[in-house]
Amino acid sequence: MLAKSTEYAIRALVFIQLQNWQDKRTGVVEIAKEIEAPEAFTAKVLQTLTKHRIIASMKGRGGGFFFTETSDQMTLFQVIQVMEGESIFHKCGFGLKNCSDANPCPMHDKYRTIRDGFFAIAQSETIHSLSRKVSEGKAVLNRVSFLN
Amino acid sequence: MLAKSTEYAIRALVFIQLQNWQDKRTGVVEIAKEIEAPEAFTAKVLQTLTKHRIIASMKGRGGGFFFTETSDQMTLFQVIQVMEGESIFHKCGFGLKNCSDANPCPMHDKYRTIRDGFFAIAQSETIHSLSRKVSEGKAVLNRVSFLN
DNA sequence: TTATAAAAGGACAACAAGGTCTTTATATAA
DNA sequence: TTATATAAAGACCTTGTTGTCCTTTTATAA
Repeated sequence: MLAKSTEYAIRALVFIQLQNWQDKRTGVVEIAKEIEAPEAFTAKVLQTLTKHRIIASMKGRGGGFFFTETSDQMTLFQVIQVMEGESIFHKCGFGLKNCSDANPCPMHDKYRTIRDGFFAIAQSETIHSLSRKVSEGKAVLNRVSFLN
Repeated sequence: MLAKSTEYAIRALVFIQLQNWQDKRTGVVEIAKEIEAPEAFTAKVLQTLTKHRIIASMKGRGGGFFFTETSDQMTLFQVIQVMEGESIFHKCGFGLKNCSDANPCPMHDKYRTIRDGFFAIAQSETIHSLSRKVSEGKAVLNRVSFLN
């Protein structure tokens, strides 16, 4: 469903949020390790997120990535949009160029339900809401839940 | 969601079904044109489908692709499985290796609903059911509905 | 003011998916 | 039995995504 780079982005953002809640600023090395993604590639992903103001960054000693007031409450939709565009929310499941309610492909109705459902998730869930689940021990960010 | 090759496969199969219902056997050239896919690539897709007995084929003059009794009533799931495997129905939306009900990622519950919904469609819809919609004029296979 | 620790940026390598082309095998019709 | 129409097969090319590496910029601490 989502591109790998988008998955990395979301996982990274949740981790950054968790760190921020503990008044920590975190860098690529630590982030990549935590989300189990290649370091250099994670750096690229974070660069993209920073360029699009999903997060902010600081260079130099003690630098790293963090949320600002304006970048707070980012929805999944916004992140997905920045990472891979939003064609995923519009595309016909059958692959037709001009599929619509008026000119439907044979899967149109059922597939639209699924696609719209995914869109609803993307709109309602935020980095905040996901992070909260993790900090409450209701979900995990990587392999295993380390309740500490 | 689905790979392009899978989309081509499903569209091709529906067209083949429609042709079969008219007691016609159809070949790559016509199929590719109808489903608006590159000819050589469509040939590869059909080769895969034939190899996995989703359809049968005949070489030589008057040859082409067609359904047999045993290959009738193919579900979308079976087609998807042959074309791209079924990881799409199991994969975690967050990208976690070990995401499960017991060890859920922060999107687990909601994403699973979507994924399971898609699985239900794939299991319940068949090449038959899709083709019927087209032949009844309720859906189209390509750009526009040509009711003839 | 210099050394160091970080992100930013650019070039490119590896791999997968999508797509093309040419040759071979096989069935049918003339 | 020969010409033709078709699918099968294999080699290859193209593009997009994922991933790496090296250099540059910038902030901080000593």
